[in-house]
Amino acid sequence: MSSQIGEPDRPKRGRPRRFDVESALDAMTDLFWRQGYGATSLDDLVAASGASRASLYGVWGDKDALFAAALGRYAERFTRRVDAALAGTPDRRAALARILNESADRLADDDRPPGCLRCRAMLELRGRPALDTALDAAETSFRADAARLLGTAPEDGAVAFFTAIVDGMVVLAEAGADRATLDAVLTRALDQLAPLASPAPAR
Amino acid sequence: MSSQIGEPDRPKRGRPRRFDVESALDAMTDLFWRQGYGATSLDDLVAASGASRASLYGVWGDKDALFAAALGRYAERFTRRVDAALAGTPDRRAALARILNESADRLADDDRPPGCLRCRAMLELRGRPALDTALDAAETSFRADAARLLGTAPEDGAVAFFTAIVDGMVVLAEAGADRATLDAVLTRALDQLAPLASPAPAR
DNA sequence: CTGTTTTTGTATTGCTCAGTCTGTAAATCA
DNA sequence: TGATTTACAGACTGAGCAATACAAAAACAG
Repeated sequence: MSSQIGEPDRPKRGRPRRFDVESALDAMTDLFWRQGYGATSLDDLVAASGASRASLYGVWGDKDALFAAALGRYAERFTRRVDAALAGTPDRRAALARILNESADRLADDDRPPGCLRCRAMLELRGRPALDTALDAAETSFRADAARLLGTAPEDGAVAFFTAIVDGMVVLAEAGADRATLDAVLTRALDQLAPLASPAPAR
Repeated sequence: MSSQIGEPDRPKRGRPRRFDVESALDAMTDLFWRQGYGATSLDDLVAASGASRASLYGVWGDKDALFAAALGRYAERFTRRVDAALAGTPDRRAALARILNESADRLADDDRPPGCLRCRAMLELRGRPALDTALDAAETSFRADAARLLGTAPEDGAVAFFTAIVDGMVVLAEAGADRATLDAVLTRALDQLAPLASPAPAR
């Protein structure tokens, strides 16, 4: 939205950047994902991004703005996952199952960052004025994706149920649940949601 | 468990305490519940407990130990809620519905502390060696309560599903969901769980 | 009354952190 | 070439934090 390919707002004069803005944001998103907002210092972000402290402030402003950008990036990734699931399966029911199984795989995979940046942020950062709008945007985006997956409006109760299941699996995984336990949860959730996710052609 | 009524381990000599240990812990539990671990400073705890800084260190040791005690207290409160639900309803199905509705009421009530200390701690503090055992204990206690409610073993998938629903409602509420939305979630959860929670006499 | 024991109040220490400042490097423009 | 513009690198600042130190206060024992 704000940055097109090629970054047209990049100035023509002056010393060029030593780092790539997009991949730096990706790296910092992973770091926030892994450690949370409070436990991630600016020194950590400098080390992960490859950019200097001054550069981070120059591009994003402050730590809050940086986190908001990371949260937006995180939400985009989920949107792309839902796109892929809807495009790669015969109907919504299968797409739903694929998303939930993917999520469980990721939560139980020790190599990937644990947990969920959005959930963690929701519990850690609600009430901070500088971040509330970013949290709202992430939630709206997530609900819209869920609604596309289920074939309902974002306000539908099924979307809330789906959200609760995903977020519940996140906390469960953090509490130590293994893949089989997560499977017990998502199986029951699919029992409940499958009748609603009508097998109409995906988009 | 550790402290009987009357506190028999209280020394006879020396200056008496100016504050009550139990009610101080209650106050600090509420504060941690409201603000989380990281956002609660020792000055906050001093103000909330009525005890001095030195006294808190004298009784509990350090901030980690203090939080562990608060988390234990929090878990005990839930156990008592389950006891009351099982004792005050004709069968497990009704007790289950009562617990979920109570939880939704609390999550949507602006007067009570928001969210859930256990969930928040699980996402914020996993990996801290000094607190991992306290987190495990809280999780075990919660799962045992859920199992009593459902009439199954704590390892049963239904317990995991119940846990995911409760934790999911917590995140949902933090994201801004109203009581009606939470109701849509718990209604579907009860649909799924009611057949399992056999109407056998509650303990 | 004197000594002992425990709690209290407050000052202090040492550390981490977000954000800023200053000088330098690397590019373009004239 | 020299001026201008932008980015880099690292030192610095001021605030907030957990934890400790230490002396005064308040009880009891003899």
